[in-house]
Amino acid sequence: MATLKQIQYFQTVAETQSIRRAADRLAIAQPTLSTQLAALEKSLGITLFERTRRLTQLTPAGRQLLPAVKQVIAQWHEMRELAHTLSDTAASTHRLGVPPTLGPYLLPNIVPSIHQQFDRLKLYVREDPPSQLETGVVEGRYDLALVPLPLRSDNLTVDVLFREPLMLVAAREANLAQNGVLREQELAGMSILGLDERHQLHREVQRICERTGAVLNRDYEGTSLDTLRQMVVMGMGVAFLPALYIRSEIHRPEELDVIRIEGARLYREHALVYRPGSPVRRLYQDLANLVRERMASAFADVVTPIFDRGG
Amino acid sequence: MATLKQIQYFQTVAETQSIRRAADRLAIAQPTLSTQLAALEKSLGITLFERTRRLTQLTPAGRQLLPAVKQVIAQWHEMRELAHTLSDTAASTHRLGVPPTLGPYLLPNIVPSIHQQFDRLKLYVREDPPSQLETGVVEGRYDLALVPLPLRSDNLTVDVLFREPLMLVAAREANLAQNGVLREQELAGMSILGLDERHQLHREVQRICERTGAVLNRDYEGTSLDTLRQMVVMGMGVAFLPALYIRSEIHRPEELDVIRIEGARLYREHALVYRPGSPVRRLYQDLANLVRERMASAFADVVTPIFDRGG
DNA sequence: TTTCTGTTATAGTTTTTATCTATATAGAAG
DNA sequence: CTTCTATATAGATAAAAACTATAACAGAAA
Repeated sequence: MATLKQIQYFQTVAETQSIRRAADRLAIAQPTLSTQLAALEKSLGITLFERTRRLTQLTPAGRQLLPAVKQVIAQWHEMRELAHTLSDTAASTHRLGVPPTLGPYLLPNIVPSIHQQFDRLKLYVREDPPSQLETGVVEGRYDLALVPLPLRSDNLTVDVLFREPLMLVAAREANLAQNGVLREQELAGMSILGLDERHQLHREVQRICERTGAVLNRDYEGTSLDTLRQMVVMGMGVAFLPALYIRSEIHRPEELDVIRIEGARLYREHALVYRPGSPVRRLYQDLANLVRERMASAFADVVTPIFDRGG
Repeated sequence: MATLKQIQYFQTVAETQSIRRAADRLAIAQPTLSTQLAALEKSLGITLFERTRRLTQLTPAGRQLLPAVKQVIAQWHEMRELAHTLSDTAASTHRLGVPPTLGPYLLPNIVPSIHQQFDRLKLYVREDPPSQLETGVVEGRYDLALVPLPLRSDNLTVDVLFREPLMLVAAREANLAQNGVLREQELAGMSILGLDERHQLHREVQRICERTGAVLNRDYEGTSLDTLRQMVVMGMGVAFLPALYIRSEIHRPEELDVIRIEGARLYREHALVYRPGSPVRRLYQDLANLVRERMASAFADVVTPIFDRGG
């Protein structure tokens, strides 16, 4: 069937112009080479060499086949080289899924660290709603994903990363809080703007409202954190926004008040998930740790890394 | 060592996302496939697949290796296709050597016939002095050659093709012959222009001169048949020119007289030579016959085909 | 839970193929 | 004519790829 070995033999004989010398160079016995060469010729239906005692040289057909043979061998070497590069697990491109309410505000802060520690690892990042991320990982469209807890699926490995507070944001002129703090009770009856229900954050805010007695305004819903912020700026109401978003995108204190709610457990938790069977789960654990450490060192005032749960 | 079979297996498993189904499609037993896959992974140092009961999918590294693997297989198929084309012996390119005093005047007349009969055969034609042609064939730089007889080497197969008269050519005004014929004796003492001694024709003319008593003028020698003709036209003397050259290149009777020498055996003989061991000698014999037949049918008045000697 | 089903992995065996050694054969050189 | 050297062939051996049977295991169904 024309094996790689055979065509390598072919090339060597063509180069050395001698079965004997080729056998030496290939470190095999001469009869082996003769036999394999004959087998190759038979399977190709071509006489490749004109054999004489003094020298064994290519036939016209063999001469023309040689470049094609070299191509095959070259491609094969290329493949093996690539395999060698990839044999370092951290040298591949991994498909990372992120939710739209976290990815853009977290990744810019951690990707440089990742490239620093795993210099040949590449991330192919795509945004999707968390539910899509989960099924995406399960079904193999993603290799790993950042998702908010709790998970729907139970057949994924979960490395909990950190806890991110949700802060109440209000227009400056509303003058809602004196010193940036409100007590939980004061939320009761308050009208809260949220994202539309395709976002996970919608349900998180809904849960908070139910617990605190605030009212989720469903007449106007934002389609992204940015539009939600705009709605607040325009005085349409107040909203809960994630701390990393605030840290990343809100730079004009004259526009908005960021208010901490005293006593309330207002936060969401993020995890890194991947299939339990993934042969590179070790790498993903390392990545999870890298994220936690980066959060601890540079964002301790914003988020709370979680080192002990999950994974 | 990563065989072609193995990488084909790899590709099939990647496509079917299942070892079971891939084994079916490849018509091999499933354990065989599992084992070979494991062997491939080991030899590449990469885990290619994430195996679960429900589906077997590529790892990030495997996903990136796949295109390279497909390339190898594609190149391999290309090579086999080329081999199939070449398996028709008459579909290759054969290196034909010709002497400068014959090739340009013979080939235009026979190449069309060759392409007619062997429509996929290609000839790579190069000119060389006959001695170079002979060693060229022996040493494999040529596959076959047209050469004048006699040969120096005795380890070549010789298919004698035809006999080509040498005609005496003189300037018109010299008025050497009444009716285009001279008797051999009349050559005695005549000064003959020839080619320089690197050409085989030099020796042939020299031999004729010795036999007939003509004198070979070595003060001025031509470097090609065309310069020799020019020398004759300019009145520097007379010369022996091959009949095919005359037929091909001399079209102005007002310039030159072409004179046949009565009684003298003034000719040269051409043969097709190739290595006795050539696997396509049968094809070369066919080519030789084709040349003879073409000469017989279209140049019977100029040359004499030789069907029985040699070969 | 337990059982059933479908998938991959492992064990052991058989068959095939690649390789070896020894030798035949034949052209080239002395 | 003999010797040298290269390739081809024969027969034996070792390596591999293939098979069958079965284990292990996860997910679905009972």
